[in-house]
Amino acid sequence: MSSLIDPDSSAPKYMQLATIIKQQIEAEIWQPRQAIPSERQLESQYAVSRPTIRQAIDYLERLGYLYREHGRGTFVSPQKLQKGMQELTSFSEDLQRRGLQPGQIIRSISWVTPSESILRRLERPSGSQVLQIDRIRLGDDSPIGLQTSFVALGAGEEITRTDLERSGSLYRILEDKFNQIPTEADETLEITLATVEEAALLHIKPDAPLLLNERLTYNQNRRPIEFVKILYRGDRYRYITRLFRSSK
Amino acid sequence: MSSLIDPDSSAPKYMQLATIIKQQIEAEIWQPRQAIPSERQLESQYAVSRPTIRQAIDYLERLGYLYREHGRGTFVSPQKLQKGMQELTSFSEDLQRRGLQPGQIIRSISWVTPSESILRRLERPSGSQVLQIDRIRLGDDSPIGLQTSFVALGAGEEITRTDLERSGSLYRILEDKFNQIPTEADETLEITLATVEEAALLHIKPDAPLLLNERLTYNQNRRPIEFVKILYRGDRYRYITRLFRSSK
DNA sequence: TAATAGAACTGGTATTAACCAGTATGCTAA
DNA sequence: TTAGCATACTGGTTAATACCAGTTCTATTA
Repeated sequence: MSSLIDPDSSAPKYMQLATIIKQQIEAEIWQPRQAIPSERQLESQYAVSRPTIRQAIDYLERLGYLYREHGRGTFVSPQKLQKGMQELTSFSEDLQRRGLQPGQIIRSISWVTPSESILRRLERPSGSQVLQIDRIRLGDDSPIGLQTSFVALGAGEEITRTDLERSGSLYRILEDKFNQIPTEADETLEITLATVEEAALLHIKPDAPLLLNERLTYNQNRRPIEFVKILYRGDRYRYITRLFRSSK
Repeated sequence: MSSLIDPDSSAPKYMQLATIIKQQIEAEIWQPRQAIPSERQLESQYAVSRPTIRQAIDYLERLGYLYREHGRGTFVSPQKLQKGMQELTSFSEDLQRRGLQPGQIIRSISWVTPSESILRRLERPSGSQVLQIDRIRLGDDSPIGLQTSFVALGAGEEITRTDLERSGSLYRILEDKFNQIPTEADETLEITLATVEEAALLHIKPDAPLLLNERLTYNQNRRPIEFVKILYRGDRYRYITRLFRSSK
């Protein structure tokens, strides 16, 4: 156990150390609320300096794996594992948690000129084109939501149906293919009633209540990259999120 | 302009510096996407070491005021100001944003033994008591939501109607009076239909769609302190949140 | 015996120093 | 003129060191 740190690795030492500690937490080497070794102990154990140790602990504290108490120690967080933004809001993840098999039908992928209000949110000039992706989201092969994404790609960039079918995740494509890393998003949720067309696609009655989820996603430089609208069947979907206090 | 750092202040230098930079951003000294002085420039300008500078910038980056680009500089984030967890999920804030006057009616405050499922979530032993607070939330004096909070207080701790009327915010009371700082929360949102009683309190018809918001809030040591259920009128409320990617 | 002072831990803040790794720019050589 | 490389910026990582500030426990003292 207790892997060591490779000083020649391309990965920063603090990240290597964070990974080691994270693995030990996940392997339940320490119980929740139990103290991990003190910063000075880790310093000699791994032969790295205290600032490096603290950088690793800072990182894991932000991820929610550890919490600190001044004068007492650093402790393993009792929370079940944290999930990142994508996982938490991911359709697939939510469904699997409820024991349903996720799926999707890609209805269309095409370049369009969306409404002015959407272009404004995407910070694109009036009249410009974005990629629109229409999908039906499935749970155990029956429809749960209608998703329409507007993706602000650069000149010459393209996402194909094959890309989407292969990876399944739009975010993964944005990261791998275009180095656009979804970092932050503003979301709203509200109730609307199903139109006749929506009702037909979702196999429900017109005027049945739907959960409308709108999200504007930003990349690592705070430029908007995607605006998405998802209409969920009110009787088959529950939205789950985790909030953090941003101060300190 | 450009206040200086008081080395004798009880506040840490990095926090003083963060405050100064934050004020300059809010005063729009720099435009969005404009670079702030480099870390080395700030070092000589404020006569503090670079690690201290970086601590201040780290902090403001986490709050969303700044973003960094390796090799290029540190830039002012174009986002409208970030709000902390309370503000974001605060009923009052959301309403004011929509031009409505927030208000509340405190229906009852009492010690109760809640259901086993709630006690389990609050990590309290079976049969123990928690403080239940029932409120009606108002917008422009008409009802918008029904809120029921279950607060896990320690022995001898108490929250009175007067406390709540004076401060308005349960979170502020928890912080000021009991040093319980809400730090993280798990939320779910789903659609339900109004019962006869709920409909009467909210001035709507039975079976009208409602947005059910459940939240479990944790303190700085990841102990659950509050479980709250809020039923919102579907036609008068929109839930707003901001998501972050937790990795790196 | 009980209260208290202090030692010995814990994490928190700050400095100095050095080097690595991306990015932009201007000069030089083809 | 232009491709490419050197350079001088930027932030990113790591170290060694010192001292401050809470917490806990023990040994001393009243």
